[in-house]
Amino acid sequence: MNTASAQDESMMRRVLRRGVSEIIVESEFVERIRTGKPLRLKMGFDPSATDIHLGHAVGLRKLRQLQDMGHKVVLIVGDWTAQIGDPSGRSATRPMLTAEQVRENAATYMAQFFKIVDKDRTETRWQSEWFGNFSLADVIGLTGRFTVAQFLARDDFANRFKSNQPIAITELLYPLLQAYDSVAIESDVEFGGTDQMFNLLVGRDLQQMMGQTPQQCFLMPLLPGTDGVQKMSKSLGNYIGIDEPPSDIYGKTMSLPDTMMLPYYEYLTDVPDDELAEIRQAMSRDSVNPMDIKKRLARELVAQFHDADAAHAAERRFERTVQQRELPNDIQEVWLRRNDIRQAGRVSIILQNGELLVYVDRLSSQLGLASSVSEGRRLAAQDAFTVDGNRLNIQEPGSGRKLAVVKDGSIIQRGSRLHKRLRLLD
RNA sequence: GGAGGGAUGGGAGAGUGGCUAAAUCCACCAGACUGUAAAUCUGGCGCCCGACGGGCUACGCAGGUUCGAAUCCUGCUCCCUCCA
Repeated sequence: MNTASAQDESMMRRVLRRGVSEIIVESEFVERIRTGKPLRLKMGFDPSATDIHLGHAVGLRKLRQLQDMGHKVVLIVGDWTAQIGDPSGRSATRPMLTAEQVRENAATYMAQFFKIVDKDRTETRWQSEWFGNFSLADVIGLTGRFTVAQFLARDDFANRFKSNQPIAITELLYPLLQAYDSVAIESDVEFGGTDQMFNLLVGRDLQQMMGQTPQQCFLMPLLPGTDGVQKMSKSLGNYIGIDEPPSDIYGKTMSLPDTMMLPYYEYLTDVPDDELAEIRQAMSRDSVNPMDIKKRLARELVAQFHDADAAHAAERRFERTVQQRELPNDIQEVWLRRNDIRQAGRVSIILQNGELLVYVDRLSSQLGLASSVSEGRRLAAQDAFTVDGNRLNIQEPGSGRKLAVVKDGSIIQRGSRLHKRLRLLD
């Protein structure tokens, strides 16, 4: 019995501490867990932004843990709130989505969602089930329960109000709709990032007003993105998507600042606490190369969203291409017609063996290594390109444009990690 | 309903008639350095061209004044503030 309860204790610790910023109210939550009754775990999403990244994974992993303890996830498709847009985003009003877009986005989201969350222990509900029949009377009844002052308590609203930024009326509706979801599905626990605190608390209040037991709120820390500073988000481009190819997940993880490693370990892996403590110590003593710690993290993450084989393959690829600066073996081929290249200019003449002398700026743009010829020219001027491993040392007299001799199968590289293989069509 | 202020490149933010493809900062890209990353230094950061040059498009939208407009004028759209 000692062992059993000890196990129980460590399990609880893991659920309550790892990757959790705050639980409101923790004591109530523990109490409800202890009754042994399956809880309804609410998790909502707006089918507007579709890609799930590691920032979301923190919460989804938590859901999974609780599912494994026998509880049930209720996934809410926010087909109404999606029209409003969550205030934590900047854009005031979002364009209306068509029913079809919503369905598509939702499908994409769920495909990723169930990579982490157990589908068999999940019930999926659409907001339109209850909001579809909402009347103006219902809306007035709902809004009548709250005051502007209460809503201005929310950080985001308060800040924007203070700094004279617009706040759309519909944005005030957002927390209300989300709160009503909790009533509609009678949720026991709701999950969200710390920036969701206000919304989750409104749900708690509303449930109580409507005679339900108020939900517990699980607030997850906001995961910093790959820049190590701002929270991970798609719009900032600092995210690692769980649907990305192994080499991308691996590479992006390796590009994290060293200081981010421990939070990532803590929030996104099952590496035990005592092992994390060892890592922390080793790092502070400088007795370990941080790169090795980070490599392990990258492996863990790839394995989680793909599998162990993919993780090792991604690691080998990283070691070859980034550390040893060798070529990856999966270089994308781009087929171009000889004629299209030859047209690059007077100077592009045909040499023997089908080799071509070409302008690198234009070629890089055609290969997709530069977004425009102009950018290609700038990059070339800065020695960003190599062709078959050689720096470019031919320049057009006068203009100074870089030239290169290429042939079918030539590999053009930009920087340290972008490669394309040129294939020629006659 | 009235009065006033504002809209500039991915973001912030200068710029009140030619010196402005638009200061500066951040982000981003490349080079150097390197143990991944960071830091640092250097350069770049509108498009097109037979390119030391030439052309085109650009400062909310549409017109206008002028040899010349991000800058002046008119109308419009949107945002903010104050009064009612």
